[in-house]
Formats: sequence, C-alpha cells, structure tokens
Amino acid sequence: MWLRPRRRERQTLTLDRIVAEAVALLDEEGEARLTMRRLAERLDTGSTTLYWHVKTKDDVLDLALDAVFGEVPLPAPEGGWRERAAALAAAWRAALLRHPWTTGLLDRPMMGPNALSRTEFLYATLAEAGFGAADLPAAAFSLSTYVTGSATMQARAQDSSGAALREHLRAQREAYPVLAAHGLDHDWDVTFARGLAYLLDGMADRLG
Amino acid sequence: MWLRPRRRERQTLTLDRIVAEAVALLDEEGEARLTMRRLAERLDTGSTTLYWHVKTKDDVLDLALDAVFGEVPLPAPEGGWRERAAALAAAWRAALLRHPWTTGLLDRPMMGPNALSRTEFLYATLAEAGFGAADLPAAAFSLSTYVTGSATMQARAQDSSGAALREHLRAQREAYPVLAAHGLDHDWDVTFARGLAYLLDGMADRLG
DNA sequence: ACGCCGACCGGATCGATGGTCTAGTAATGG
DNA sequence: CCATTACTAGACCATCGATCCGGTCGGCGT
Repeated sequence: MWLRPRRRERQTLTLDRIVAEAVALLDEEGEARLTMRRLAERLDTGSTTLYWHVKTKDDVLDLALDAVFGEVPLPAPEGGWRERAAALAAAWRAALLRHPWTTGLLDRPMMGPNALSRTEFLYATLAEAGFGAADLPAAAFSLSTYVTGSATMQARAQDSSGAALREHLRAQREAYPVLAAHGLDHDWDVTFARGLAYLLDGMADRLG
Repeated sequence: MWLRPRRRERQTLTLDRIVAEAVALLDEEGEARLTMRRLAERLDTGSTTLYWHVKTKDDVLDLALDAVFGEVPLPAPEGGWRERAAALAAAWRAALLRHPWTTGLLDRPMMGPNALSRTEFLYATLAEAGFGAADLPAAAFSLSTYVTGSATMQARAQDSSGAALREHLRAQREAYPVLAAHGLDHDWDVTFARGLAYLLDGMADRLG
C-alpha cells in the first residue's frame, strides 16, 4: 500500500521531449550509443513506452535530424542573393558541425518540414537572383551538396579517426606526397569559405 | 564414412573473396541486410570464420568501400587540368552510383589505399595546374565534397524514398512552391555537370 | 455519481545480431 | 613423425529493435 511506488507525476511524455532528449543523447554520446532503452531511461520511462509515440527507431533519428535543421535561421531577406546564400550555407554548416552525428544521417530523405523550408528558401533566393529553370536545380543542388559534403568531411576529420588518418598520412608521405604536404594542416573555416567562393563565383559568371 | 560430408575443396577463404562477396551482397540487398551470418552463408562457411580474416564488421564495410574506390580509373595524364579533374569526378561519381550503398558509408574515414591514391591524384593534378598552398586544399576539398555529396543526394532521390519525397512535395506544393516547381524533374547527369562547371569556372577564375 | 473508453505506460519476451570462447582439423616444414 | 601454423566452426553471450498483453489514468457522457 504505502510501499506502492509514488504515482508518477504526469509529466506526460511528448514527442517533443523524446526528440529533445534524443538530440541531447546524440550530442553527448553519438549515434552508436543511442538505443531505445537508453533513451527511455533518460526520460525516466520504459523503452516500450516510446513506441507509443514513435513507430520505429528510425523515426526518432529522422525527427532528431529535422530538429537540427530547425536550428538553422533563415537569413534576413535584405542584401544580395549571394550574401543570403552564403549566410544560409554558413548557418546550415554551423548547425551540422554543432551536432556532428548529423553527418552520419545525411544519407536519408530530408523531407522534414524544417529541412524543406530551408531548401525552399534557397530555391526562392536563387530564383529571385535570376537563375532560370535550366540553372535553378543545379545551383541549389550544388550549394546544398557543398554544405552537407563539407560538413561531413570536416566532422570526420575532427573526431578521433581524423587524428589517425593524419598520422597514417604522415607515415606514408612518400606514397602520397602532395596530399601529405597540403592536405593536413589547414583552417577548416577558411577552406570552406574559399571553396564556397569558387562555387558562387562560377554561379555569378553564369548569371552574366 | 561415405556419408561423411565431402571434404570441403579447399578454396581457401581469402580476404579478397570476403570483400568481393560483401560488395555483391551490398549491391543486391543493401547495407541493412549485410550481416556477418548472411555473408558467411554466401561464402559457404560459418560466421565465426570471418572473424579470423577480419576483426569487426566495420572492417568489412571499410574494405568494401575502398574496393569501390578501386573501380575508379585514374584519368590519363594528357589534357588540361580541368579535363582531368572533370574526368576523375565523373568516374568517381559513376562508381558511387553503381553501388548506391556507398553513399551511406561516406561518413567514415576514407583512408584505404584506393581512396588515398585517388585523392593524391586529385591534389597532384590541381597542384600542377597552379593552385598554390593557400588554394590547394580548398580546390581539392570542394571537388571531392561535390562528388560525394551529389552522389549521396542522387542515390537517395532514386531509391524508393525518393518517390515518396516527390509525391509528398507535390502534395505540399503551395508550402514549397519554388522547390516543387523546379526541384522535381531534372536530369541528374545534366544537373551534376552544370554544378561541376560552376565550381570549375570559379576555380579557373582564381587561377587568373 | 458512475461507468467506460481511449490515451498512455511497462514487464516479459521474441528473434536477430555482433562478437567471443573453445575445440577442433588440414596442410606444411623440420 | 611430430609440432606448429593457418584456418574453420559449434555453442554461447549480451544487446538490440520491436511486439504482446495487461495494466493505469483522466475525462466525458449519461
């Protein structure tokens, strides 16, 4: 009777709480350590309960990924198209790097509302800039590809495996001389900005 | 005696056979269905045997990924840097798209010999083209990022989830008007080539 | 006031998986 | 002929995603 466990104070478990906790868990321990049991434990509930709110574990990952996209602010609509595109790219990249586990989830359809609204903003910005139907997909696509691809490479280079790669490359420097000489020590922010400038320059050329 | 199972004709299991079979299995059924047991079964052996040749399942994936990189031919050293870079990018992309499961593995250190030699070729080509120390990492990095990122997006768009995304986008066309109008029907090869041209144009500008 | 229904929760459990322990067997070199 | 090395496999373990089934709680209609 009195021993019966205190009634759980109905802090009803919501999908939002689950997603927020999943993001926190992923930030702290990475994708490999996200299990439904561990997630449930952190939420002080049973693992099976999660399945009432969510159909599969993949749902949790999809939701967590889109939650990160929600952290990307849409740039103010003032300024030129180039500034806006660059600002969106920078913000997008920052969000991905803030949650490095996202780069492992980019190989899945990004059709959450936050992802789609950012993509729509990019398309709209470029369309307004004057890219016609023939160039719009290529322009938008190359920019988003560049952001996600570069974040993936940087995240990988900066975790523990990156150090191993650098060491291995230094040991094999005569097999890969140019790579070892120039690919090891560079500022990621600078490199990203420069590559983005290549891309935007080429796009600006196209606009004439 | 005679019932005793025929002595296995010692087609000794080699690492190469394991990797080749892993690639075949991944091609046919995708990453999710690659398990050590299934792989062993296809090789007509026990799952534990694989662990003599390989330390973990991740090793198998790393080896399979690098095997695909090995399919990328190094372009002939004749012609300008731009032709060579474009040829390498096209061949790299083709190999990734030929094995769509690779895009799910790009978030891991690509430090296999095949991957490194292709990267070295890219660096050497761009260094010879005249990119100095300040530009080399950005140039090589943006190109490889573009190849891997675009292959990822295309592979995702072309599997079953891609159709769902298109349908969802069409249903929500008033929420994402520009995206729905221009992002749905385009030729991937053309789009890739055009985005690559943006990038190469911008890089050529830099060379002056 | 009552009963009931749907939202919500969880213990026990299932099948599958990655990986290890241990015990082998085939071939090779001395 | 033996011993060492290369290689194979059965039994087994912990863990995971997911499901079954039986609950508990709050609010609504009557």
